[in-house]
Amino acid sequence: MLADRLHGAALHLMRGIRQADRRLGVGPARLSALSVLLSGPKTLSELAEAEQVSAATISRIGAGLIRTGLARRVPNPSDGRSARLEMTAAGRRLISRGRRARVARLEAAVRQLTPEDRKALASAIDALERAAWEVLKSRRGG
Amino acid sequence: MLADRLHGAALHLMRGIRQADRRLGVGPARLSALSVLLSGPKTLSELAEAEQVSAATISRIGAGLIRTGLARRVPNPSDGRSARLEMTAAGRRLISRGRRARVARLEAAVRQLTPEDRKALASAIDALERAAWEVLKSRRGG
DNA sequence: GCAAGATAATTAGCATTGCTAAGTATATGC
DNA sequence: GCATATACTTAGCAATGCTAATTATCTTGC
Repeated sequence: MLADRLHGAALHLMRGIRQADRRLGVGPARLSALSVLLSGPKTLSELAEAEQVSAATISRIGAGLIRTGLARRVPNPSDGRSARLEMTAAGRRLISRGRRARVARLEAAVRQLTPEDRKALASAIDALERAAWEVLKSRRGG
Repeated sequence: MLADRLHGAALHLMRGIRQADRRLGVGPARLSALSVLLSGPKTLSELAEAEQVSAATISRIGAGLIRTGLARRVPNPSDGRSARLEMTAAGRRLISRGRRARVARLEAAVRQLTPEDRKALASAIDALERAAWEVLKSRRGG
């Protein structure tokens, strides 16, 4: 039952958050890929692995990010086949804006909870992150 | 920060789960709408509200469910404009199958956690569900 | 009872996002 | 240096989201 309830809660969370993201004018896939670039430039292969999508899909998402000026292409001197994507200043600004909106919405929601609920959430967040990671990791087997 | 981490965890959870759902051969939107019908027949308007999508989108999702035999149309005697969607036996079987796969994956992930993590998760699940609902509810304002 | 407006759903047209399959360019291994 | 592997791109399909415009039906006001 815990598993089922986790799923439902995650679904609702994402749906509410997606509503906030919509007004950024950038689709969810691009937004998510862009946020991966926060931790530094990444090859398309690395992005595809992080986002768990096919090479074809990440290629198009990358093309979209470049076309809209949110990322740029950086050639790899040691391998002419691959190139890395790097955030532009505009990309960084957009991610900041989106993050502020998301956090504002989530914090407003968390404020509606009782202090006990907040306490329970705070002490479970580490476990929740680890659980989420386990689910993601298990993709190939399950 | 809690807000941000909640978001990241929910994102990873959903991404992992979606991989499991893929092998059902039914897209996520249809799957989610179909699961709403578990609690009984619903008008398209009710479905749109539950799924937080436009009337146009739910109309097409409903058409897909009917075309693939997962739901059927039930006329409303008191209002000729509207009709309700009702799950078929095939729809119910599909949802059961998907749910089993999802739960299996999530339970496998939860088993990887330490007992302390599991305990923390279990005692936070109520709070998490309430938080998710608050986020979803806030859609119009934020 | 009938015209005017509201409401439920559909259709058309567009963009995004996912896939697989096929193609191109570059690296690597024998 | 030729065969194979790897990184990415392109093309084509389906699903999903939107807005705008249409259709059918219901409700209101007279």
